[in-house]
Amino acid sequence: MERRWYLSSIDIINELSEEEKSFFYRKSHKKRYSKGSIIFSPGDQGNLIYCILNGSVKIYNLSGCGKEVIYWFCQPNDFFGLAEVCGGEMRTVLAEAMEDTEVLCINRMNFEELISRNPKIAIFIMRILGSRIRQAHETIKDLIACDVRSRMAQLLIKLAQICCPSQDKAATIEKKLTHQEMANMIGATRTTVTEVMNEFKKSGFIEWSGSRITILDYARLVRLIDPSE
Amino acid sequence: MERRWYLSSIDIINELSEEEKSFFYRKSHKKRYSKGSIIFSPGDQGNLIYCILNGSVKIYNLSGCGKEVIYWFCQPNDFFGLAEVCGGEMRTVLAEAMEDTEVLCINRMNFEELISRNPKIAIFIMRILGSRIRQAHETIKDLIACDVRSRMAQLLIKLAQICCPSQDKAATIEKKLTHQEMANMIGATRTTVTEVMNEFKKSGFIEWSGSRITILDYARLVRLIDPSE
DNA sequence: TCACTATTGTCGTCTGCAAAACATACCAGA
DNA sequence: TCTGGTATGTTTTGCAGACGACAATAGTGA
Repeated sequence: MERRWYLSSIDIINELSEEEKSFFYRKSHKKRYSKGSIIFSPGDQGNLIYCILNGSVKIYNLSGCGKEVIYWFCQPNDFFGLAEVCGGEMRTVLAEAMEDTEVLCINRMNFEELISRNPKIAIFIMRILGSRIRQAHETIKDLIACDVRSRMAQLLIKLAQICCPSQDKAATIEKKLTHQEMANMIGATRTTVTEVMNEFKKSGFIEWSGSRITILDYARLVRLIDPSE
Repeated sequence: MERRWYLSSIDIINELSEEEKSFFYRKSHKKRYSKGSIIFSPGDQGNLIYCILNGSVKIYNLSGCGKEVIYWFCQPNDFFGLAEVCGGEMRTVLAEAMEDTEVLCINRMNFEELISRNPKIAIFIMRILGSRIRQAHETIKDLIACDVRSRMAQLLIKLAQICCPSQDKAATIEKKLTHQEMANMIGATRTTVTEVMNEFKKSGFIEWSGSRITILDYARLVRLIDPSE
């Protein structure tokens, strides 16, 4: 479990030569989305790749009966919208700004030109896509094999890895997520999340105040995940 | 929902120029696996990409408590093992030959050379990876939002799309899958699958004999998926 | 400051499906 | 032809967690 939960993507831009970098910045343009606005939704043509400058973006979907299923959310320097662009396929998910957000976007044509100029970029993108596949597989496994308590513990650990401002051990999650949103990430109901969170607090695993959750006993939280391991 | 459930990959090879094609065949080598043998498993270094010549391969994982979670299975001309190769990361899933199987494999170095020779390949690979991500997302959504009956209906429809020898409407599934395996694909128990299958038969949705399942009433099966849609 | 809305806390009740335990049917090899 | 292993059919019981309902807070904008 030592591998990073997700692959940040700022590296890509640093991988470019000066000339390519200037090509990238010349060909990309900035967009601004206010909190709650939809960046794309199912059925849209997938022609743009986005890189977050600041803010954050929720990638999710709605089931037939209106239930929200959150796949992940992206932070500054993360890319999103990659999966559909290469074939120009339609979006199948929603992307929504969780707060006021600025993104840099580049269209399919320019992206493909960038790749032909520097095939290394392609390898990087494939690594990101590969890591997303692995993430998704893990999520599927957890949904099938673990109970809500385990999934909750797992979520907290993942969030700590992503949202921890300092990389120290006693991880804190600096992110305002409602219980409803957490529930939508692990496939549970809001009430169950509330219950489990309070149970974890009572057990001394975590504590919180305001928009900060602190993990007090990382080791015991890990031990909670898939107890049979 | 008209898009193909997965992207077959034979196209890639046809995309190559004669010279590149010969490079590909020169640099790849054939391997043979007998039924039930493991092609790779978690922890292995991901250095090879595989393309199935004949046979079929199950991509799955085992949860901590030994529960098998099947992500998909690959047929002739499908590629697998892509996700970890670009970064040379470790495998996180198992690949097992479901029958006697021959594969063509190419290693990371040669694969990367192939990409730099023809960046179009990269785009193709990204499309495949993108389609796998979308598949996985759909699976996650179903696990969270649908009951077992819906997931079973969905599985049958997907299988029909993949395993149907002729592409006609009254789809048949030509594939020996045990109820246990189906259960492991949709996150249910063997007994529940048996029950639902018999219920579907009684309702006239499907029938079966030997290793062939026939979908009799495609429309009503579709209507069963996420009834609120 | 107040009023209003979103979020959280806490209940019972209900149910889909897992788990366990058999009986039967099937197939493949001796 | 028997025989042991594997796959299927069926039922009984139990429970995790959904669902619904409501009270108590905490935020937020006028």
